[in-house]
Amino acid sequence: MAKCKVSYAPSVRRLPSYLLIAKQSLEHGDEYVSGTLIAAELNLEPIQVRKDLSITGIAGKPKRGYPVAPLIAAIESYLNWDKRVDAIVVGAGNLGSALSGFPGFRLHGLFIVAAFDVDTAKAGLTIHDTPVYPIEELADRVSKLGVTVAILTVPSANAQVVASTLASAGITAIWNFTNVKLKVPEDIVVQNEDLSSGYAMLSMKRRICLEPPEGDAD
Amino acid sequence: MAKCKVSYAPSVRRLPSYLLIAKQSLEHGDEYVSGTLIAAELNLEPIQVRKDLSITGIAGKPKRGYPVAPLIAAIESYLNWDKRVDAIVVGAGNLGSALSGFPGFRLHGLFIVAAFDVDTAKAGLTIHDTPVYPIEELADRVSKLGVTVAILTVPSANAQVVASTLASAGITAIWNFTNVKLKVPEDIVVQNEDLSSGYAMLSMKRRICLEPPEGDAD
DNA sequence: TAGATTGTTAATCGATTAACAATC
DNA sequence: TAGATTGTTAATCGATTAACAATC
Repeated sequence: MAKCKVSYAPSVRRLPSYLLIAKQSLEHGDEYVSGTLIAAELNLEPIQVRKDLSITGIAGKPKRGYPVAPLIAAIESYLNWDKRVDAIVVGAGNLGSALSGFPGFRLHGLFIVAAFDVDTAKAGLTIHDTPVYPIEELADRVSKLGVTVAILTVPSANAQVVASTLASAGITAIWNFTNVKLKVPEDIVVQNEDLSSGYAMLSMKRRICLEPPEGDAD
Repeated sequence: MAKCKVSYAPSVRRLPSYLLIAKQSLEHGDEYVSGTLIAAELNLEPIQVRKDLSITGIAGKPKRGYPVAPLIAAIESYLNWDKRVDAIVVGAGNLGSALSGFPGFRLHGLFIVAAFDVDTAKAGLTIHDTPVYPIEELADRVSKLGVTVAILTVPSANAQVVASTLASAGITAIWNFTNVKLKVPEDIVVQNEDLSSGYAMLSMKRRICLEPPEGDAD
């Protein structure tokens, strides 16, 4: 994978939640939303919200906060979420289906235009308005559709093989929901979505943050 | 939520991938696995792997590495993954189904013992060997089963209401797959699994790490 | 023995937080 | 005006990385 670091990664990860609140403010008819309010909503420090937002270039007004519409525009522009991006889902199991139908993606400009599965019985089906094709057609359809983003939700055992297929098919970005560390060419970016990491954090929070109740045997 | 910080959070998040490699080494019949090898496998620096592993208390042998079986035991013990933990899934849609059937969880001691859904048509069904019940039965069944962990995969609109129900039902840990910042009592821990954060990172990597090919219009 | 690897201590780097002037 | 909020600069904190002695 491309050796390349995203600057301000922690801030980037928090921007989507700021965006959500800004959109709620818009919905609510507010003209401004303050960093203080966003922070309160998210249990963060106001200074952190301001620092984070500063990377998008948005300018706030003392006493009022940030103008809602420009704030939304600034975050979406910074994340490139103001341009439509087409993607395919590879592995049309439950997780693939869930992601295909996830309503939030379209709001971020992400359109799932096709799904692929080894199970030929699934070919011809439609999941959440997305057509499912046999995986043999992947290369052809990817080049025809001009898609460059793939969401990988196949079983771990097949992850590397499929990733290599994706690479030769012209995919340049893989959102990897498997626990396999993919070996891909230098000119492809991979974002690993590691469920185990999240579960490790939950486990530690349980251990550390919860007073052990007497007779904790579960 | 409980105001409480997990120490060495970045290290904790990496431990599961070390565990996976250790298990593969075990499978492979190796007696030792070195930090150097683990690092190479994961594209990390060896020093980082050693630092991370040190928090589990495992002791390595110069020239050999870490003894595989004790390494696995040390990580699992540190994460509390060596004891069975029962959990429920709330929201038996595609994502809930996917998580219910995720094979990795059992390996980490996590057993999904019941699922709940507002859709009464789903009651009586079984998803991946997990029985589905109407959500009205949640409180009763949770107390009867003695479960304290819940995986929340309901639509955003219902997330807060359901979280409150979980809190009063005796759930003390919520793995939250919605994008709602839940307001729960002090004695409950929440782990947010934020898909948007991951997508923000993928978007930034695309922007920054990929040379913009001429005519990038997708 | 020679050399690879661990584990510790120190240095660097980056992220978070604090302080505070500017401003609407 | 008074006061809340922004935005900048500096200080703190924690994570990563470097250096290197210990050791098998």
